[in-house]
Amino acid sequence: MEASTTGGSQTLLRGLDILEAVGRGPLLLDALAAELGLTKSTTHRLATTLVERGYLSSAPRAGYRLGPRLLDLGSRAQRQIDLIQVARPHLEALATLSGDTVHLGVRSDDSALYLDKIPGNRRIEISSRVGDRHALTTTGLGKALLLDGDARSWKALLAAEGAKGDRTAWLERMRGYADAGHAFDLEENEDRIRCVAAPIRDASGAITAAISVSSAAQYMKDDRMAALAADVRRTAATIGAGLGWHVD
Amino acid sequence: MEASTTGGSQTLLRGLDILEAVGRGPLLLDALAAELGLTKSTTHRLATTLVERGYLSSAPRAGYRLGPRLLDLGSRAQRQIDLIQVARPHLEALATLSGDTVHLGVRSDDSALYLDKIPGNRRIEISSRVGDRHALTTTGLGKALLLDGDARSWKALLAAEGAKGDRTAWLERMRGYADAGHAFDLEENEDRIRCVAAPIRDASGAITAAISVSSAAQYMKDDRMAALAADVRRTAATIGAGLGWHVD
DNA sequence: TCCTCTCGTCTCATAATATGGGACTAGACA
DNA sequence: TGTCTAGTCCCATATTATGAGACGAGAGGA
Repeated sequence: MEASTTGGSQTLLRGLDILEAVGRGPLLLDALAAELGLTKSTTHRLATTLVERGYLSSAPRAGYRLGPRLLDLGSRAQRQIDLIQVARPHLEALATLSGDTVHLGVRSDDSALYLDKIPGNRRIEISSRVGDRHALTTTGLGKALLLDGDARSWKALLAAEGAKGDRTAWLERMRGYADAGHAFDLEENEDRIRCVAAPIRDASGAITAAISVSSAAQYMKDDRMAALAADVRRTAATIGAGLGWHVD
Repeated sequence: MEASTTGGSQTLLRGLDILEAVGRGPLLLDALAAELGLTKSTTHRLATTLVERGYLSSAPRAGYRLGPRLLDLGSRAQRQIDLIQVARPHLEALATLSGDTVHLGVRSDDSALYLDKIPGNRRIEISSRVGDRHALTTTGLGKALLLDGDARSWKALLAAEGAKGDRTAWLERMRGYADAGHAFDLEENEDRIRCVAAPIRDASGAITAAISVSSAAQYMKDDRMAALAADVRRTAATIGAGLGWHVD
């Protein structure tokens, strides 16, 4: 077995070897086996698995070539990398403009995963960090991620998160947020902390991420939240445009 | 074990499942395991293997995300698909212009692999086909693929292919071809068949493929070959431009 | 038309690897 | 300092992957 620091998975490594060998140029089965030091049947089995999942294509006597799934994953990888890079300058601008803490996050399972954070310039710090997972139904950013959902899925999440408080009022506010294109956290997630958030859409129009501005309640009176909402929606739309989103 | 028509490799399938799950959005280890119905240790082992090879990235508490290797393979996949698509209309035009058979090929191991073929309009057919592998040192297309090599690598190939004939003369002709940017087959590969070929360069300037025009010797007198060489070089350059190549 | 060759497909006894329970470690927070 | 979350690692055992090589398909030459 090939030496590896963690005793990695030999079969998976061989599959990846096949992808990289074919990445250097199309290959027939015997040539691929020879290049990787594998037998023909092992190579055939692994290559067939990769063809079935779309990572390779093959044609009689034309051998193996890279397949469409790699185009898809390549562009998804580009987008995952892009999101943070594209967003960062806009988040910094918004933090400067607002003076408050700005977050970028995505939905991961049934929580909000924080990918980036720009601190504000106030003495009060928001105690979040990159890598945190937070509730969807109580954080502003979490609610922004849910805006394209419907009442049924929202109710399911409320139940799953064991949310306290008046669910009817919560649903009513969510409908308003969905109409407005932004979401608020009115000290629901954390005492004395309020938040304005908006979703980021990708080229297909789907919500792919969200941003938020959080601060102590004393800096987040109702009229300031309304004003900030426009800034946050605009920043989210600018980031979305950088990812290929268009308002039509 | 998951049902599969060919009993595909479960471990490789699980690795691909991980890539696709992460392709839908960054995930922490436990979430990834739960989504795929795997145990934490199995998921960890497979994910670590993918991280080590660059297919995934990970950061403490930020979970797993798609890695740079997928950008690389995604663009290689794009190029492999592009080459045939970009080249086809140009090959057709050249076949119409010349009336002769046109081939597109790449180097695969130590042979020329034919990827596309456009028949000419003459009664005489060239008996090649897509998927064929041919010698590098005797076919025009093969020699075009070698033009950036040096005398030492050419001699090694001559020895490996057990080439007949005057090697000193062959090397002298190759130097001339390298200077001219095209290559000829003067009935070396097949009696009575002559060929004019030129290399296609990619965005990095490297030879990535080659094209050739082949015909019966009676249609390929020395003066016509010289005239055709310009057309073939121009077509190869146009295809290369479509792949991002620039003459600087 | 038949024989030969190349390339890919498939089986299954056996060898070898992958699995997963769960203890452990690191880092962060109250 | 204690608790919690997330990731790391071990190893007895279960399970999968392996690979030798027979076979089939398709193409070309005599």
